[in-house]
Amino acid sequence: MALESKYNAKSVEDKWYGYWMENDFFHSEVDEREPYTIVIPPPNVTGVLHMGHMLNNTLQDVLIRRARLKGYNACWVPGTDHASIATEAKVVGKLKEQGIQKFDLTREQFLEHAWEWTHKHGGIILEQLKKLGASCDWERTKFTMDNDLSASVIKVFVDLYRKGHVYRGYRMVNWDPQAKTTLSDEEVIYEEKQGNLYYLQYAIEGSSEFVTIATTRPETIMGDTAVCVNPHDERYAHLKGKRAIVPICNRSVPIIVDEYVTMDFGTGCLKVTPAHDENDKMLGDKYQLEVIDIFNDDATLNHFGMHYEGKDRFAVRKEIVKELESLGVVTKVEQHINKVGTSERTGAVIEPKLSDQWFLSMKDLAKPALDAVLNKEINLVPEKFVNTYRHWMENVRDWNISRQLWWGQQIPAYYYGVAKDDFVVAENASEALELARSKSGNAALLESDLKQDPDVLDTWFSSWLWPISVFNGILEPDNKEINYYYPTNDLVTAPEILFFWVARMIIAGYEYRNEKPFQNVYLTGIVRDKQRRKMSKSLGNSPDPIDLMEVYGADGVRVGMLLSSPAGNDLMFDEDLCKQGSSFVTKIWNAYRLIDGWEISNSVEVAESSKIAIEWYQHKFQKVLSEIEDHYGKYRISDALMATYKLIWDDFCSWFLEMVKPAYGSPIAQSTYDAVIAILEDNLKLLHPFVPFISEEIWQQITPRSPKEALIISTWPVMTDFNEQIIKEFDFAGEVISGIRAIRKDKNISFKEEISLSVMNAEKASVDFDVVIAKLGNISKINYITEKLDGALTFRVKSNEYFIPVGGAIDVEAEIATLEQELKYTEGFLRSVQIKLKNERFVNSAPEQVVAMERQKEADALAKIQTLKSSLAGLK
RNA sequence: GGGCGCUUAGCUCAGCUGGUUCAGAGCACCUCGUUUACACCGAGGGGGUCGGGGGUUCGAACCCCUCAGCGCCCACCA
Repeated sequence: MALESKYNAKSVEDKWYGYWMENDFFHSEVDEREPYTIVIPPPNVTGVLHMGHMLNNTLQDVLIRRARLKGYNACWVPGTDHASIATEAKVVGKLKEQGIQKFDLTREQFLEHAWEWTHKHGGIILEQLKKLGASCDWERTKFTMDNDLSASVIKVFVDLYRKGHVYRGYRMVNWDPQAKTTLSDEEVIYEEKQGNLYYLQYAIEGSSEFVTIATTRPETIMGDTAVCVNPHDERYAHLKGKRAIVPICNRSVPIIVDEYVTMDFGTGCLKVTPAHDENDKMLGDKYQLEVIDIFNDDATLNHFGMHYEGKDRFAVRKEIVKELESLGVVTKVEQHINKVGTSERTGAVIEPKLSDQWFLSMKDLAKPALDAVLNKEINLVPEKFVNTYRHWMENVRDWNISRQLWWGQQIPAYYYGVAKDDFVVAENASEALELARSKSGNAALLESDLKQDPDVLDTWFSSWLWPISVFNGILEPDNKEINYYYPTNDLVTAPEILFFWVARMIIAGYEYRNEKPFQNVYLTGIVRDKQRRKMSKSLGNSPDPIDLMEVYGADGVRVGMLLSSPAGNDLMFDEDLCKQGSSFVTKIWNAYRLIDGWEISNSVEVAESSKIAIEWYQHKFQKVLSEIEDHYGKYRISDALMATYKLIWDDFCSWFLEMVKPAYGSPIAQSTYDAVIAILEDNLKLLHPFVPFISEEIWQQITPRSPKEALIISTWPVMTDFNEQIIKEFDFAGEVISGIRAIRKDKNISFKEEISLSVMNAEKASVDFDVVIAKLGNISKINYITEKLDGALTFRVKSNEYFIPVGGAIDVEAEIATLEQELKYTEGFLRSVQIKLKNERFVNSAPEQVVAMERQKEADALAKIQTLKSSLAGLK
């Protein structure tokens, strides 16, 4: 049956993905083979596939498919993350549309809604990954709130608490007033915003004097509990020990002195608001200042805000400035750019806020994780991220792990009294009760007397266990799966989450397995558009990967993504690359159509050109294979793809197939055909990680195969030695063919017209490429001559001179001009080489091979000049 | 403010510790071509004083200094 002339990506992709699934090829079980493991960076459970995922997961699939072909027990664990704040925000938003406020619901009711949402939207993204061909072991799909994973999180929390790494502290934290929760430092993004610096006069108590402070946040003045100047600032020396009056609320506050204040910023005089600024808090602690929190949880002002109570902080900023102006205390307003912290998830401006939170002390935990990267037990690719990593780990700060949310693992701390320390930490309520009874000395305590901490844990507090918990390595630390699959091999993720996730996984790995979680971390770039803008939903500049796959096919989009994505460099995505990808797929298809269309015969003799072609291609294939292996070894996936691309397109299609192609209407010898198929099969193996679908399709078209013989589980080509000489000689033959084609083109000689070729004083190559030259140049006969041929067009390759006799007159003038130009160029080249060689210092200090190479160049140039000169002499 | 990185053809990038290739690739571009897989093609071609300046060296895209531009990460200057 004839092949379809047009490749139908859609149906082929669905067919083979289904086939792979049916035959369980993605599934891995512990066995005697060496494992190769990747855990997916779990996307948000309710997320949809974007270009970043597309890049990321294509890379993982390439790695896992190649490992599978190389005979490893390849296991790619998929799953999703509950993304506590992001998901909760979505659920809250959805409820709001229905007119329901979160706090109208009980915790249980809310969680029901959240689970419903999760079940409805969760898994969409995993289905999308299947479209791109991701060969994940779907039977192992995990979710960070699966029972066992949540239990792992709780166990770890309790354990870290008992080891003294987790503590409860009253500290300045990042408050997201929209989500009404704290955030870790990593979840805060600083943005430069144009704001104002307001200069405000505070009266000096018991005098008619004023002192002027500068602030960007006039709305916080009701929280002021001091004014501070630098002790060396002579301007304010006389104010020491006096008090100032805060306008509007007319509070009397002390004027304190501290080195912290910069004299040349603003007025050199600072208002101190310990409740709403970390540095002010530091001053407050140092000088025992009163702490006045003026905000509600949603960043509206509370009763301390007096007549501004209930109004939002930004509205108050505008209004209070007006009031202050009317009081005549605003002396100046200047433009000022300041860094404003915003929430990574909600975008709300962060409010520094003092509160009781749970923290993980990081310093001790971080140490082994830092060393592992510095001594290359774990490789970061590209290496430049090692510096960034070190800097962060050396300055790591304690991690705020509690969130005032409901969606997540509830903190297993149980309060039994009103005092600060009246709590216990335990894995479950009954254990907690026991502990509480003994800690309080009150044996009459009941379970109903215990109140569990309402907060949940930061999402990353579950994801940091991912490489361990997906194999149940926390609850059962000695199970055979974790012992087999862990440590995993490669992690492919975005540099943005190097600290959020990667660093913390390494920390958890050493703490809970005493071993690294992965060998290599491949950090991808950020996908940007042509204008270098980050692709984002809000900009609307991100194409939907699913749409792209509809148009270009999954294979095409995979190639498109990988064509320009060196590790760690941002990727300027351009849809044209997908077009290039799908062209490549079509090219492969057409090459197969050609082969498939040949008539095979047992009685026909093997063409000499085919023998040579097969021998040459085997060497060339090996050479490229060694390059490809080298690229993979360095995680240069796009280079590995490009090497494969050129091997297939140029060497296989343009050269090899043209050489073995039988004459029109003639059959091909059976043995030649078999060799071509063997070569094609090796090509398909190299192609498979990049274009899994079409490679499997052709593999299965070649001959009927049993499931055991599927390409996806076949074997990667074995590297062998290759003969560089043959490859070089073929390149030479290629140049001769190009010379012939150039003359044909120049003189308008149709390719159909057979011509003859003579070569003067040529040395025979070790492989006789003449038949190839004859076939691809449509040459009737190649003559070896010792005298130059008159009435012929000429060209030169190295020092060989070639003649093509043509009917009709030769444009002697043009020939002379060409030759003279070539001569001039070669002489110039010779001169530069000779200057080098005459330089004693060069000859003495340069390595031997370099000098030898220069001498070779000199000899070649001299020979070529000789040839050119004699040709010119003949023409003149 | 501190740290890291980048600047090579129109575009996206290679170019490993200075010397096999008088600077490479893919795409784009130009010319020609319906040769029996493929115009998602074939053949051929143009295009770069390697960001500017200085230095070290027999020799520099590569090392050093400096200037300019860009990007990223970290950081409590109101």
